[in-house]
Amino acid sequence: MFNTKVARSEQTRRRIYEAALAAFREKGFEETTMRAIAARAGVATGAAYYYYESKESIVMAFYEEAWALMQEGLGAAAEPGKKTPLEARLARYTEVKLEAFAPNRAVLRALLRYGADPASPVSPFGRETAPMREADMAWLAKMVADQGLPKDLAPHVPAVLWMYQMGIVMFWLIDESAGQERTRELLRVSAKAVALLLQLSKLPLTRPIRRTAVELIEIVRGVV
Amino acid sequence: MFNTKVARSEQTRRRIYEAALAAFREKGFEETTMRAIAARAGVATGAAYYYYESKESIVMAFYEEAWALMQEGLGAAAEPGKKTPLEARLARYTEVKLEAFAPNRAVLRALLRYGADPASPVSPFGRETAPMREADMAWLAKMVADQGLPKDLAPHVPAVLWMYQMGIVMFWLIDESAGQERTRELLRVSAKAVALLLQLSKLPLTRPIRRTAVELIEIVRGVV
DNA sequence: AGTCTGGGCTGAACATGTTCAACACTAAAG
DNA sequence: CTTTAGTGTTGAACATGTTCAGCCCAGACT
Repeated sequence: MFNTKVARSEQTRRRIYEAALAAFREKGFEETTMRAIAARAGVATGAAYYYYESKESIVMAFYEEAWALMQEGLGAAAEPGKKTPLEARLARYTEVKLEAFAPNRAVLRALLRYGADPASPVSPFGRETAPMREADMAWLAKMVADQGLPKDLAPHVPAVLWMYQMGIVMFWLIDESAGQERTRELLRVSAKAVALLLQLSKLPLTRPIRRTAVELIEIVRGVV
Repeated sequence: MFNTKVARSEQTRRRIYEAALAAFREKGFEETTMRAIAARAGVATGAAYYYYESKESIVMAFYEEAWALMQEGLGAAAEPGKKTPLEARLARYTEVKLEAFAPNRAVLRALLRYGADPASPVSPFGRETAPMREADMAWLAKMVADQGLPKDLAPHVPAVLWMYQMGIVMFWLIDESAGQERTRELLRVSAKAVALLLQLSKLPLTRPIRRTAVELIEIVRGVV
């Protein structure tokens, strides 16, 4: 039957995935070999490559799974009714991500390696991750939809906020303070600052500086 | 004689270095093997490891050499007499770096791989690169010494400017526009913006927002 | 039932960064 | 001149990510 075959295959894929994540958590990404992962999953080395392109792509699979699971939380954070101030929504949005990633923080650090190179398939800026990035930006657009932002800035705000929250996540990955306390602090202060800046951008007085900001954003978005 | 021995050793090191850089430029970092480098230098594979810890560390050696050679240029850019506005000094300072790196831009991209992880020996944020970072910050401190910046912000300004120029360099590394035209544009606009912000920071009116900025800077500097 | 087919899986082979025990050679000491 | 010591050099061996030619077998087809 077609079904049992697919089911069996999916079961093997899952066994490899779970074995890999467990090993990564126990020994770290670098220290875990593909042979060890395969052995732990009870398959030959090659089987891991039948299901995953590379060692990094297993981490990527976790990233995608975690990302899918957090969608509900992200939606709730982005649109919690008009009562919640923007600052709180933004902070909450980023917190949802950190909470979802937390159990495998050390594992995700592996992605940091290639994170800076947009050509890499596992870069948050790369083409392969575009769907997730765009969905993220759609949430963020919803988050600021009711803010009455100026016409020239508005189209860029989701991308800017996306970069903001990605920056926080990266900071969190390298933050070695106890319980990543520093990141929480940064999130609290920076979310307030970003929200404030967005409010200020609505004042007619700030138009000249807003023009420069938009210009900078457009240059950066043209490359990244 | 002691001298000839050292000289011969240094000659071998240099041969390996030149062979590696030439190969990197021709075929790229990833595509060049240590065996190819050694062969090109006319030595056995192991010899390369006698002189360099790893493949990346050869790139690091180039980085350090280029950095040493650009010191004069950096000093001139940082302190060109009171006539040159801060904006121009900052842009020139960063340009000096880009010009020095330019012939091996593709080679330096290899450092981007580990650039995000401060634990890596080849990270611009790591302990191994601290001397260069601090010398850089000394130039930048000199650059703004005559600007009369507010007491609370002043101690952080060199570090902020260092991050600024490092950001431009990284942007330049991933910038695929023709001749990295985008980076030039970004440098022009952003240097003006940074200089403007520093001037604005002197206005008593901006004290509250400056407090927030300082708070953010202190959190980030505590981790990075 | 026998045969065929294609996805799932195997494990040896490969490429390459890196290590290391052994060797070579130079220069100082005896 | 011989011995000694230590730097410089070798190349095989190792570890590990990745590839690949082929085997296995469930299920479709005759």
